[in-house]
Amino acid sequence: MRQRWSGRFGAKERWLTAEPLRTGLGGARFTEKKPTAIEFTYAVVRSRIIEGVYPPGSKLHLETLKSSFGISGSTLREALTRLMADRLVITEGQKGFRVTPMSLSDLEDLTDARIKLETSALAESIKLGDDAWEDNLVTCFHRLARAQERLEVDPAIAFDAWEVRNKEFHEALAAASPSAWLARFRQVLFQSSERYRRLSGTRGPVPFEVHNEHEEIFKATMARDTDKAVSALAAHIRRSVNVIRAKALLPD
Amino acid sequence: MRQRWSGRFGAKERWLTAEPLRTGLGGARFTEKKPTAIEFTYAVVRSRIIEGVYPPGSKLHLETLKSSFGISGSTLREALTRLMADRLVITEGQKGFRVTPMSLSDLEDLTDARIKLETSALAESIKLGDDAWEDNLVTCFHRLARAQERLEVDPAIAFDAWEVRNKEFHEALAAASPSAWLARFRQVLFQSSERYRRLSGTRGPVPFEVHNEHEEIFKATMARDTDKAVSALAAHIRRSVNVIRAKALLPD
DNA sequence: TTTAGTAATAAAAACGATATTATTATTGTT
DNA sequence: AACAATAATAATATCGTTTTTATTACTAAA
Repeated sequence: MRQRWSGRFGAKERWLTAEPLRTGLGGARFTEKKPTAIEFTYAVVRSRIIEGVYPPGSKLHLETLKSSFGISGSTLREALTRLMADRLVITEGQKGFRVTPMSLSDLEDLTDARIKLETSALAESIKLGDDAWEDNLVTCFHRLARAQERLEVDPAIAFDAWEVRNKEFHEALAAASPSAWLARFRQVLFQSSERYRRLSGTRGPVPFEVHNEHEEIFKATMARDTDKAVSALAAHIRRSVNVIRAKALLPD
Repeated sequence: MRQRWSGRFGAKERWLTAEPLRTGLGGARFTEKKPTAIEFTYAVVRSRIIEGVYPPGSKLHLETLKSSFGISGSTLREALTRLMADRLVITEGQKGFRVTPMSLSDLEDLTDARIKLETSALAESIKLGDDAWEDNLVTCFHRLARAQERLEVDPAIAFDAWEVRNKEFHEALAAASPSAWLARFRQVLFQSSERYRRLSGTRGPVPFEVHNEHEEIFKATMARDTDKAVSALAAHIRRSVNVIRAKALLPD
């Protein structure tokens, strides 16, 4: 009998992923399904691209990845094709797959686009957000603040947790915006900008300005002061570009 | 010797596509490459979804499509996966592929998103556009006007040409906006909105308001009157929703 | 020494077949 | 008759291999 996928992963690869593993949760309910090999590979490769394990512009060598993941060509190709939707992978006929390159000009473009969509969503949220939205925002801000504190105690361990809280906070700001299309675009942009952020910060303690900026955005939003909240958010997003430009980490 | 893809298509399927066929152009230059089977299948399925040949929400039955296109499973799956990037196809683990459903609420969301991105790009174009941008816009408007006239003479034949000119005109309006990210999002939105447009118009002569609206947008843009151009464009995009809602063609 | 052409190699794209999962039909039980 | 459990069927996901294309290495002519 031939070996199949289900039996082969596990110990070898599974724990490397940044995604939740969806293993049983105390037998409470079985709503979660086992991911397909494609879904699993997609998730792992995605986080490796974001973390820079597969560097920008580098070739995604099919043979190598195939044996590394222990999967077949078509499965791998489909996982990589899905990453095209996130703009993390590009392809050209008969030339295979590459990690989407990074550049200063792309970062600037990306940042402008993010500012446009995030501020617009925030303004809408302030206008439309109900109590539940507000409650969630309070929760997310509080969690982020706590993650921030822990980061100062032990940067190495707490960094990934902070990243998650940061993402949740920014999602919470926009959450009352009703557009599913724009939410999807924001998600794509956020994911891509995460690649750039990792480039600069590299898992250290987050500079103190960041917390101040978050606090300013949070307070203005709670006070329903749209102009102030929007400009604070825009400044916050824009500042990250300057950090990276200052460090001269990128071509272009 | 086994039959392969290259030999099998051609007469049977190739002419059905809406994409340029990239066959030799008089031997002048050979910059154009033959598309891969995946690229070809992707293009054909995409246009069939937009045209409604594969209806919204319907299942994309792999076996049927495989034999219809004469390609293998993995090739087909990859083509369909690429369509996920365009949000024209959705998938859920172990449940196969479906055409993305359509609904009135989605149309409204889509329309709001389009208005945001298209008007923002137009405003930027008016601010930044150079002579070349202006020239191209004049050309595109003229071609659209000509297509419009021909449409009144022979709707059946001229409709597809009009669609192309319409798309080009709208692209030309936004063309001086520098953001590649937002351009990509606009393209995705335009494509999806095309599905809805086909639903209403159905290849007849385009209502006379449409030409008036185009002319108003064009004139205001050429006069660099941002406010007027933007509001005319917004009204133009929004009107299509009302047409469809009036016809009650959709669920939700 | 470069350049052009050709052979050898490596890699990607595509195929056909198998294993796995979901769905439908069937049967037996209360 | 309705329900649950199971068998049969259909469809999807995955595999291993072959064909096609691109890239590199090599050779010979200018």
